[in-house]
Amino acid sequence: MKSAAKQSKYETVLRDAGLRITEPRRVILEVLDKTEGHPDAAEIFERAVAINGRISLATVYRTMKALEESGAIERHAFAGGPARFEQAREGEHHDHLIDLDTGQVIEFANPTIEALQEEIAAKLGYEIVHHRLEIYGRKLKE
Amino acid sequence: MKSAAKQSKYETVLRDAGLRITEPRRVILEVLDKTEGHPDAAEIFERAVAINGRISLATVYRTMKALEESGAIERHAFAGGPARFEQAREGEHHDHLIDLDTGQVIEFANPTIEALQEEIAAKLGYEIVHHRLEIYGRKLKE
DNA sequence: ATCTTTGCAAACATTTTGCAAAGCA
DNA sequence: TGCTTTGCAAAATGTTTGCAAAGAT
Repeated sequence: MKSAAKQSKYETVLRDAGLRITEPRRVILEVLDKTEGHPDAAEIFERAVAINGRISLATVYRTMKALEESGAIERHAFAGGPARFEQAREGEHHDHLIDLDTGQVIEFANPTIEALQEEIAAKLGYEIVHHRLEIYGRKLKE
Repeated sequence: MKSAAKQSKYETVLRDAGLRITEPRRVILEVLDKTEGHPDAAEIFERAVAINGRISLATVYRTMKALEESGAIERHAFAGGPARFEQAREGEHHDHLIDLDTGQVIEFANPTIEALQEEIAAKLGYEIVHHRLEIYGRKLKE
């Protein structure tokens, strides 16, 4: 046999999302994968350009939208700033605590809160599509 | 005695906020007071102009910022849209359920969730400055 | 061959700002 | 009077879009 082309994990993500496999998209996914935290479009763009100078900011936005629609990434709109993105991790939903002084984003999960939300929504006659819980705070002096 | 000038409740709000009492601000507060729901800056501006045609959008934004800083109003940044405002009501914090089909905003309160958040923040070494919980959902068919 | 995706620049939407004139205390 | 606030227009953000060229299947 001739050999099956090696498929990077980024290609798999794109294929699963029903998107064509292109250089810009592969690079953007690589950036997303290798970036800690919750980068915004400008940060993703900057890193992508460092890998391949031909990528445009518009493509970053278009790719983020496509990946978001396919569920591969999540978009967060934290207060007072550009949208930030992160890779979707299946199952474990989590929320965010944003350090008001540093902008640092800390993730946390709490099943009880999740359950309470379901209850609240049901009581109001709604089914939850998604939700967000953000805590904005300051570090306690120890 | 000469008579104490009658003070509208809007003047009181402004005085408490340490702001000068001006026509534009009085009108904006009146709009906020008389508007149901969570208007955005453009809506507030539109209604304010109907009362006094000389008010500008910039003044709406500046007033909202000042009132927010003084705690008289709250600013919400729901996903994908302009900031929306509402009068602050003391004590009873509440959260929002946003109807994805109609944009309608439903308020709810849940003390248990509030308490859990305090716990989470404390465990992470933070004190909460504010938070937001938004549920985005669709009406269940009955 | 056909449909998708890209880069670029221009368009958009929301919010902020510089400045001189007007308003308030 | 002296500091604050306003309106206006311009600028600043963050994001989207039209279009012709390039790329993927």
